[in-house]
Order: sequence, then C-alpha cells, then structure tokens
Amino acid sequence: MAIHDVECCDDFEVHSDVVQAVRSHMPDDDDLYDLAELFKVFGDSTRIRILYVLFESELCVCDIAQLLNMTQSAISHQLKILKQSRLIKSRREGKSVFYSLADDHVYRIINQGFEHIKE
Amino acid sequence: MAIHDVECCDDFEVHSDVVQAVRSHMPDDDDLYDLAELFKVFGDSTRIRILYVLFESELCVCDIAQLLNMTQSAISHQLKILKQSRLIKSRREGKSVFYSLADDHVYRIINQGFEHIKE
DNA sequence: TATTCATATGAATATCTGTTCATATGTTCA
DNA sequence: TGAACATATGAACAGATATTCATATGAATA
Repeated sequence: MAIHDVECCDDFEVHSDVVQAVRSHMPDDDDLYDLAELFKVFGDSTRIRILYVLFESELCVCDIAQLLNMTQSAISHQLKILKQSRLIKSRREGKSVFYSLADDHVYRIINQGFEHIKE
Repeated sequence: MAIHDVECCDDFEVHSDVVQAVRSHMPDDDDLYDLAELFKVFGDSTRIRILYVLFESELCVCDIAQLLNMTQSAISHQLKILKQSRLIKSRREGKSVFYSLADDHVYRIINQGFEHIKE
C-alpha cells in the first residue's frame, strides 16, 4: 500500500502503515511534557534576556535587574524558574548571589533558535 | 580593576566593565522578542507532539487529531500557530490538507532540548 | 446542485503566567 | 545586637493562552 493510498480521516486510518509507524517512534509522554516545559522557560523575553546577559559573565541579581531595567523581585522570580530548569546555577558571595549559565546547552539551544528567526 | 572587584548593587555598578561589556554584546530587543516568541511555540506539549508526529511523515489534520487523541478543532488551531512561525508547511490534496515540517531547524532545536532533559 | 466530508475560524471560558507589592530571610558590619 | 543591604518569596492582579463549541469555508461526489 503506497504511503498515502489510504482514505484520509475515516476510522480505518488509525491502522494505516504511516500512523502505526508514527506511534512506534513517539517518545514517552513524560519526555514530551518535559520538553515542552523546557521550551516554555525559553519562551519569555525576560528570561531570554537574563540568559543573554549571563552569556558574557556571571552577574548578581541587582546587576541583572539594572541591565534589564526591571525590579529586583521580578528578576528574582525568573531566576528561580531558570534555576529549577537547571539552566543556571548560583553562588553566594557575602550578601550577593551570583548567577551563571549551568552549561553550554543553553548556548546551543538559543543559537539554534536564532538561526531560525534569521532566515 | 578585577572582574568582581566592584561594589555590587550600588548605582556605580552600571558603569563597571562587566556591565558595559554585556550591554555592548546584547542583540536587538526585537530579535530577543522574536526568539522568545519562537520558543513559546515549542513550549506547549500539544505543539511538540504535533511536530513529533510530523518527524515521521506528512499527515493530514484528522490523522494528527487521531494520533494525539484530540479534537480536529484544537489541532487546527495549533497547526495555524505552527505555520505562522514557519515551522510547518501545508499542501492541499482534495479535501485533505497535509502538513509537514518546514525545514530541519525544527529537528535541531528539539534535539538540543532533548539533550538537556536527558541529563 | 445538494450533500457529505475535511478543515478553518471566531467567540467564550477556564487556566496559566509574569509582574507588583509587601515582607521575610540571610549576610555584613558598626 | 541592631541597622543596612541583597535576595527570596507569597499573595494578588492583569494579561495571555489552549480548548471547546458552533459554524463557516472549501472540495469531491452523487
């Protein structure tokens, strides 16, 4: 049976070769959920900007707040989300807490995204 | 002046070397906004799952709806968003409309994401 | 042309999310 | 210890968003 030599959208479709193939190659629902959650973290311009300023150097909360012209509280809330997603890590130095990128996955993911929007 | 040999969080901080360096390396706000918008599209498990089923083969709307066990309307709404972001393309064949991935950026972006969650 | 099938779409709704505000926690230093 | 500074956090509110429902559009066929 050729790839699309099937009636589309009747109930038999569920048993076609293509649909069966798709089913067998799908990752676990949990993984797909986690993946969406990860991209959701990148899907906010405040968090993207935070990640970008951390590309250059580790920074403390108030530095980031000043750079992005936002309140300390707003930044702190977003840093928490970024940290929970293991995209950034923190280090306390006296009263300040310095944040930095957790690893270079952040780099790669953002760069791939950039390539897409630059078409 | 050493990297962190500056008083953190007073107003002079804005003029420090590091902060100046960060400022000069930031992309345009428009690009950062677009980037966040792109990741926002990936940040929904329905859309992620749609992209995944399209990895295997082009599919029509009702096929996708059946595979994901969702209504045709819900899928159609999400396909519109994916298409507006140029992540998928469509082709009409009679009554059906077949959707497929626009290019391999989708692949790469999702794979980078997967690497992160699989640590 | 009328009917049926496949898809698209607008409005409504419920849920989610980011920021603000007030305040708590934690650290340094006098 | 107490004051000042840096950060974290909970509650509340406003804005965004995914799904549902009803219906419109578009295409094939009898």
